[in-house]
Amino acid sequence: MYSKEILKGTLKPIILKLLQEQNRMYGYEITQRVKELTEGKINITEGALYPLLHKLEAEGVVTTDLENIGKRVRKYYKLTSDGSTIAQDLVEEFLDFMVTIKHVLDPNLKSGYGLSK
Amino acid sequence: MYSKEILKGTLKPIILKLLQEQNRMYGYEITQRVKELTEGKINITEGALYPLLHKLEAEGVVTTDLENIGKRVRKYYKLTSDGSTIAQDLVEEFLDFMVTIKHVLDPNLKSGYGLSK
DNA sequence: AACTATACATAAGAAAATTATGTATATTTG
DNA sequence: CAAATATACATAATTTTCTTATGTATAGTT
Repeated sequence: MYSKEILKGTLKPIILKLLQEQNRMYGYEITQRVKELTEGKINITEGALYPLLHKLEAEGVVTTDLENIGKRVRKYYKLTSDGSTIAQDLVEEFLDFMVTIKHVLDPNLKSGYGLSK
Repeated sequence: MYSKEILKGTLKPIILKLLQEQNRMYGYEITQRVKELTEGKINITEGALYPLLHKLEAEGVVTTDLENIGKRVRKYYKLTSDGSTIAQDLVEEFLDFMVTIKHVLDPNLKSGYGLSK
């Protein structure tokens, strides 16, 4: 696990990226998928996840539908068509940002392809 | 310029990395250096920078000394030896984190060296 | 039967940034 | 040479985003 402050600002791109790929996901599923993909290095907390999902719904980025699993209810989220554009843009911006910040934190790797300079 | 929320959590690693390289820098210099290195894509705001520098000083990560430039005063910051270790660790952690999050946002680039899989 | 996992939700508080404002000197430009 | 911009610090109010804690309830495992 990383120190807390390092995760800041990454939750939204992560969620939108996963929804882009999977089309339809519920909250708990998102937490598990991220844990899988990062080998346990990133654990999304519920207190961060659910409020953000609610906000994204309020903003029209995602829509929800409920599904009954036995006596429990799952809330599935999927991107709206607006949300799809927003997701694409934000993920792109984030990846671009990571290249940019590498120029500061790791200036030897100019292009990301090694010793090309 | 990136959307505001994307910069979150990156300021501290940036500052510590620069201090690691330059040994001694003042606040305004840091903002300009980051602008240079990122071709204007990252602009550190003063309201974020100065309070963080003050906090780092209070924590013993950096020390300061004042220098008179004409009638103006510059406040130079440098890493303490503790700060040096902290800087190293945080920058490493951040770079590791970026690799991890790429597994989520850009799963085709497993290793960062292209089509190695 | 007790513990862990699944599945949602919210509330209080902390942390980190934005935005706005303030002060003052130095340099450039029209 | 006056005005605008750049240099250089600082802080306060507010917002955003996350942590930590708590709550409820069903399902599966030991």
